[in-house]
Amino acid sequence: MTELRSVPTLDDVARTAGVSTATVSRCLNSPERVVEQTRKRVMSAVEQLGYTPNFGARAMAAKRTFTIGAIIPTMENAIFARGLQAFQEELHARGYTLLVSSSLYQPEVEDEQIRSLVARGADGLLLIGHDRDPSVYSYLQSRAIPVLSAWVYLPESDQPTVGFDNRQSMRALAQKVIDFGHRRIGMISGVTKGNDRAAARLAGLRDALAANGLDPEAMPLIETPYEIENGAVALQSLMASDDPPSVVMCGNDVLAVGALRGARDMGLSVPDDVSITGFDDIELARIVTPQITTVHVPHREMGRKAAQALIDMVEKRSTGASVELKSTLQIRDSLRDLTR
Amino acid sequence: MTELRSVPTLDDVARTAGVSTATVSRCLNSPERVVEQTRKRVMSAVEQLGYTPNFGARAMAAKRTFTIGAIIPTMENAIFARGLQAFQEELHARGYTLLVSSSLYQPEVEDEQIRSLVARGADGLLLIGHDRDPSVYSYLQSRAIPVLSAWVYLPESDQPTVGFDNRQSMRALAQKVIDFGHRRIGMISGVTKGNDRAAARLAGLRDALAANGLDPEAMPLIETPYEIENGAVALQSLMASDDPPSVVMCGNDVLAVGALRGARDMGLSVPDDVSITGFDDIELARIVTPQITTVHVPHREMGRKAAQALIDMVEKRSTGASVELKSTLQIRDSLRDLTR
DNA sequence: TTGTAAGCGTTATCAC
DNA sequence: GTGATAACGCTTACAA
Repeated sequence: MTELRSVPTLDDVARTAGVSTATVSRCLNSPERVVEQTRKRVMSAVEQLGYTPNFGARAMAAKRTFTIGAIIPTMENAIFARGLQAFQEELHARGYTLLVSSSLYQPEVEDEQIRSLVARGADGLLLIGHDRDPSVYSYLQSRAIPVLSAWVYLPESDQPTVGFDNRQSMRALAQKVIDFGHRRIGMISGVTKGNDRAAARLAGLRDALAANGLDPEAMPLIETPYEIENGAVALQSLMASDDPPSVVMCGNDVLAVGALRGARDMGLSVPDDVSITGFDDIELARIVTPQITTVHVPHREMGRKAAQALIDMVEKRSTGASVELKSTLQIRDSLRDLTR
Repeated sequence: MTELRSVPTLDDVARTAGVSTATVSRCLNSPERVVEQTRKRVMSAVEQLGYTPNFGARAMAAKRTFTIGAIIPTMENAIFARGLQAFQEELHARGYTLLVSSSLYQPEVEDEQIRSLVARGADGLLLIGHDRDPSVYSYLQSRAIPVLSAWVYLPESDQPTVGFDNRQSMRALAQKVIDFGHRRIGMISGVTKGNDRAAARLAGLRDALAANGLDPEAMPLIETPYEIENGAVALQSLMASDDPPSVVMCGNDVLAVGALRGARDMGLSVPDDVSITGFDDIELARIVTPQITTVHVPHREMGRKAAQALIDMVEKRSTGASVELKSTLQIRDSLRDLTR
């Protein structure tokens, strides 16, 4: 039958073990400071009562939660999934718990969630990208909560970052595209407002154009949220021009996969009629046909390193140094080499 | 420069507003019980100090957190993303916050996370599927924490469920496959141990075989974790047989997409050489070529309904009734009709 | 309408 | 090694 006796507390454990609450607390937090025999007695009382420490009370007394908060722009697509998984694994291995929420790419939502995570006692925070209102950083600083920005590498920033150089990476890919003989280049970018990664990728492409004597201003460009459907629509709009591009470079793989479908639906062949490139190298990029040329990002390594760096900050072993990871080009069938 | 005064508390707000802590608390929780003038004074003090209530303290005092916990098997692929997103939106609309963690399909990990969410004061829990150790349910019952199982519909269960009939759904798809003239049917199933959805889908296929005079025992079957790569490997193994199946039915779309790639890598054409079906109807199923025949699951509706049902339980408006949602067949190009 | 004060379940600082 | 006991920040009777 339903036993509905109330939830056991430290007190209950102490009473049934015949010790003080202090001793029970010690058994749980620093067992070595308690004699074997007492510890056994206490532990069996814990077992018997099914005791679980109350998190809120613990946080309040210890001013420490072993909780790390992370806010990612979206969970809907796989962009952050792999990195976050690695982040969480590393945290877990070091005795921390991860709390995740998603901001839907909206700064106000992110703000709210930062406050919520802080109120919940997060010992440290992982944020994606670095471009946000300075008040966010000063708020966190006033509470002495370490923050780490990931998915970007900005050594000159006040805050530590763990990631790669989005601008340089896109520039490298664009250079390859140009080397392959493409001159009419179009871009489908993510929304750059409030998204420094998207902005950096766009800038990187422009860098490459300028460096090769092409006019960055003349490049056909569509900005649209990272959704497959949007990629499809954008591609069709770019290709409807009188002088359509020979290659469409996308701000990420999600848009690229959409662009691929858009081309297919339009009866265009990829890469014969138009080449398509992506960014991120998520699984999707290898699943579609043709496979998508993209920038490979070391997601798992980034997640792991971010966890290490953040914990070091939380545990005051460091004040936060930035870590740079290297991206690499993944040339696949969706990009045609016009030079041969 | 860096202001590092300590975090403001209710006390601070009370002091600067010149009222008692009780009044501040009231302003925050039931503003109508405080006179306009006082409220204004208090709110401006809140603003000025940048006060945020401490969650732990609040939970401890109020025994209520407006937090719902959810544990899903994985975040790595999109199976649960859409439903969870809707779940979270509905919670948010009703003033609740969602805490998510993933169990990696491991019951022990799930156990640990349930306890962690409970310790954090979750007012209610959403779990995926229903098949777990009874001690889990009795633990939750002893603490009077409402649980809801989603992604399944089991009216006869002790616990409320919100979902669809996995077995019947797969049976319906299999019947369609058989109607299309397929007799040599192979299956790539998810791991059925500890996963009632996977087990039900397998059972549904067997039901259909038996109902049509085919031998369920003779069906080539591979069980493997839900990963794209595994689907590819499994398909190649099934197709390497002397008498390969004319259709491979997969436990979900992730496996199906993998199977598709496996076939392609093997030089087989889908659906001419072999048909492939999936389950769930995630975005992926429409992106690959050919598009995958699958069972459409109303993810968003399921998430929304689950949130409503769970909140009703938490707020004691109901003791938990199960809700059935209907799945539908999505016949697409990956399934060949052999009858014409 | 507002204030007082008793918890809520821990941890940590002292003594013993 | 172990036990009192004072925080920790908030909510909520109960009083005023």
